[in-house]
Parts: sequence; structure tokens; C-alpha cells
Amino acid sequence: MKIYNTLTKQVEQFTPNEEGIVRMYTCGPTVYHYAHIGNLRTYIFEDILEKGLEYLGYDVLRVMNITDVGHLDSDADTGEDKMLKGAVREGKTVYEIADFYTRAFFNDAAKLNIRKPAITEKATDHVDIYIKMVEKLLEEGYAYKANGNIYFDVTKANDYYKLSGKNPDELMVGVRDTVEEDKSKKNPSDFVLWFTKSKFENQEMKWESPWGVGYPGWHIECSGIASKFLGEYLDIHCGGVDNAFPHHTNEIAQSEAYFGHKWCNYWIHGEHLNDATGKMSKSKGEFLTVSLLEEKGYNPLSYRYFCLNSHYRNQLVFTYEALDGAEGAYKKLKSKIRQLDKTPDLHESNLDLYKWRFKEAIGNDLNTSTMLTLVYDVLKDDSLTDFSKLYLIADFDSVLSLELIDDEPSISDDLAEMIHKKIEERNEAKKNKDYALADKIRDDLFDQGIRLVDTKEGTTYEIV
RNA sequence: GGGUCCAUAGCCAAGUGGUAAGGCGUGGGACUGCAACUCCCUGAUCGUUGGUUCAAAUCCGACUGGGCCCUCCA
Repeated sequence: MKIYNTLTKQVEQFTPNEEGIVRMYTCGPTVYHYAHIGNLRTYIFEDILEKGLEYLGYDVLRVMNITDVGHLDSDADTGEDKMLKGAVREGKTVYEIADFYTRAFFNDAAKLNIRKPAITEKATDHVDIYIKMVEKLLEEGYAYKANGNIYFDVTKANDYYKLSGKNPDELMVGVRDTVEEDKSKKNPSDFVLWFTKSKFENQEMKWESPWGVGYPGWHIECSGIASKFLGEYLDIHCGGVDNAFPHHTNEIAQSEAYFGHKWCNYWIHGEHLNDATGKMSKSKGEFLTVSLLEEKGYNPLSYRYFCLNSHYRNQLVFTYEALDGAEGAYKKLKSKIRQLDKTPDLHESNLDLYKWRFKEAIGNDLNTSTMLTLVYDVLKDDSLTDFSKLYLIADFDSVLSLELIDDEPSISDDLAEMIHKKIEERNEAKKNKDYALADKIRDDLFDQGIRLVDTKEGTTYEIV
């Protein structure tokens, strides 16, 4: 498999540390509000990556964190603590907020057929490991105490800027003027490992530490949880592009300082979903959630299809027009598959060829667009029996997760009988050339989600 | 200011040196009482401009236009 590595800025051959096993860490959500569909795009990409690796025969050990420790609000960057802000907004404790939005996140993810990682861990459950790491970093001189907080000294890190490609002299530190700089830091880029001085009132989440009561810095959570559950060598670390700097840069610095060796070989970042004006955010424009799409009548999986038709490293602009297109295509595709004859009749010819091509698409830097094209190619291939087509599409769907093959929508006997009666009535009306009545019957049924299909052999129906 | 990514038909997009996959939409046709469904047909020389090469959408340079990052946003 070939995949783009942010660390080397090129597509490279993927080779895990241990043959056949992939240790993969993915940054999870900050649970202070609902996730918008842009956030979810990254999780769709990670889901495809995990399932794609499995399709290629790897055992994937995947860990994801839940960031339930407070962080600065960044959408508006008013310097408010996000968790606290959520709590104040809803009159709940920060723990209640975190719990509520964690459930909401997995709920939304499930609607998009994003499989929940085998191991998902809350940041607040692992303060012990953060403290252990910070202690060692202090002992070894990578970190220092200043103004009550523990900072990581970036000049001690080995090639601190290797992931981001940034030049320390050119960084516009504190480019957001609302962010307060702690003047006691040795270097402007030094980041916090442990806070004992909270800038926020009512900081609810606090823990004892050798340096006083406080809470962990953002970056140490991921390093801590990753090492606790995956050991000291990672194969893949994922996240949204915005995390490359500073979050992942800092993770590398602290983890490699802590372990004393290279930590993770492949850094893979998903691009953003933008709206017409640029990056989507929770405080700007329409707050697009999965629930909102559902309210507007969209199938969440149409959004998944929309994402898969694009590439994870391309920015994608969301418009309803584009989503309409995706939904139309998705429905049509499912409808075509539904018409396939399910009579068992498997022909081995070409099966392996298609599977091989599918693997090639996965191995081509996760080319989901080509994966979808293969579904269409299979449908059009006259040398395949319907049953073979269904077999291949089901096989591909283990990665795509678009529910391409679903059972016939079952309807009650009463409803079936009602429909048959209506069809009879319509036939009668047609015979009498009462087309107004015939069309009304047809339209009424359609409004109930039942589409009459007229064929030479008579009229049948479809649930739409 | 620095970094980074991107630029293929109305839209999404494949293409990784040998003369442009696929999907949606549009238009036309078949089917139909009219439709829906389905089926058939239908479009681009690849942002601009130099260069490398027998050959470039594909490699290199410049330019133009966008997005993102630069201290806690996926």
C-alpha cells in the first residue's frame, strides 16, 4: 500500500513496524458541542483507512481519544475554555457536557457508518500517564517550570519543525491577538505540558500533581493515551490537517523526547470540508450537523458517498447542490443493485481481477473515487452473473460501508394489500380512460414513498 | 511575512511520460395515455506561460487564482 506521509511530504510505501499489524492512533473529538459534518469528514477518511488496511489483510489496532479536558475556544478564539463555555451555555457540569456530546458524537458517526474504534479513551481517565511523562521530561531536561506551569523546551527537541516545515524565525507567534503569551517561557514556541495556573474561573477539572493542583496540556493527552494502549512505536497517526501544527508537532517532540527514539512513522492528515467562504466552523455560517441533514430529508449515507467520491487530501466544498447530486447518485446506485438477481450463481472468472483492482485503489493513497468507480464497473460487466456482482459489491462494501446491499424494505401485509388494491383501482381507471383518477392514485402513493413501476407485464411497486 | 496544499467539461472526479475513466446534471431518443423507473446517445486538449523530451494533463521554472496553517479548530 502506498500512502501520503506528511512527515516526508510524499506518497510512500507503507510498511508497519510489525509484519501484518498496524498500530494506528487517531485524534478524537473535543466534546463540547455537536460535531459538524466537516469534523466528521476526517472520521470517514480514518474509517476508510482502517477498513482498507483490513481489506489488505492487516490487523489494525486502533485507538482514539476523547478530549474531555477543557481547551481554549478556537472558533472565535475569545480565550474562553470550550468545555466551560459549553457548560455555562447549558447549565450543566463540564462532565455532563462531555458525556452528552461524546454520545452525540458516536451517534452521528454511526449514522455515517463510521465504526467506533475498538479502543476509545477519555483524556480525563489517564492523568496518571501524563504526570509520569511530564516527570520524566523534567528529569531529562526537556521540560522546565515557569510561572507555575510546566513547559516543553522546543529547542531541546530533535528537529522540532520537521512535520510542519515551518521556520522558527518566520512564525508569527501569537498571531491571534486574543491569545495571551506567557512571558516567562524560554522560547515563544514552548508549549504547556501541565497547567497549575488556570486562566479560567471555575475550572472544574483538576488533579493533584507533583507541581500542584492543575490539569494537563492538550498535546500530552494524545501522546499519553497512544503510548499507554499502543506501546512506544506507532505506525500511523491521523487527524485533520489543522492538527499537523502545532498539535502533532508537539506530540512528536514530547513523545520522542520521552521515548528517546523515533515514535511514529506515518502521519496522515485529512483535508477539510469547506463552505463557499472557506473553512467550516461552528461559529460561522450554518452549523451543519448530521441531524440537520436528516431534518432536511437527506440520508446521512449520501454525505458519506459525497465524501468518498472525493479524495481525503483534497479540500471539498460543501453545497446543497453538490449534496443533492451525491444523494441522487447514491439512490440510483442502490436501486440498480437492488434489481440484481439474487439466485446463487457464482462464477469465479474475473472475481480476483476486480478484487485486485480494488486493492490497488486502496493502495493508491486511498483512492476512494476509484473504489466507487469499480462498483460501477462491476455493474456494467456482462461477463459477470448478477450473483457474482452482488458478491463483489458486498465485498467492496466492507470498506465503503455504504449499505450498497440491503434487504428488500419489508412492508406489512396490510400495506401490501392496500397497495394492490390501489393498483387495481388505477388499472380500472386507466381502462375507463379516467387518467385524472389514475394519476391521483399514483401521486398519492408516491407521496407515501411508494413508486408504481409500470412494465409490460403489469404494474409493480418500489419503496423509495 | 513564512510555510503548505490545490487548479482536468455545469458539478464531483480518475489519470503518476505515450494522444483524456467513472458518476451527477444537461440535451436528444426508446418505453408510457402522460409520466416515473429503466435503457441508448450526448460534452473537455487538462488555469496561463516558458522549458525538458521523439512524446506532457502528467517532469522542471515563472506567473495567475484559490484554500489552509503559523499555540491549543477535524
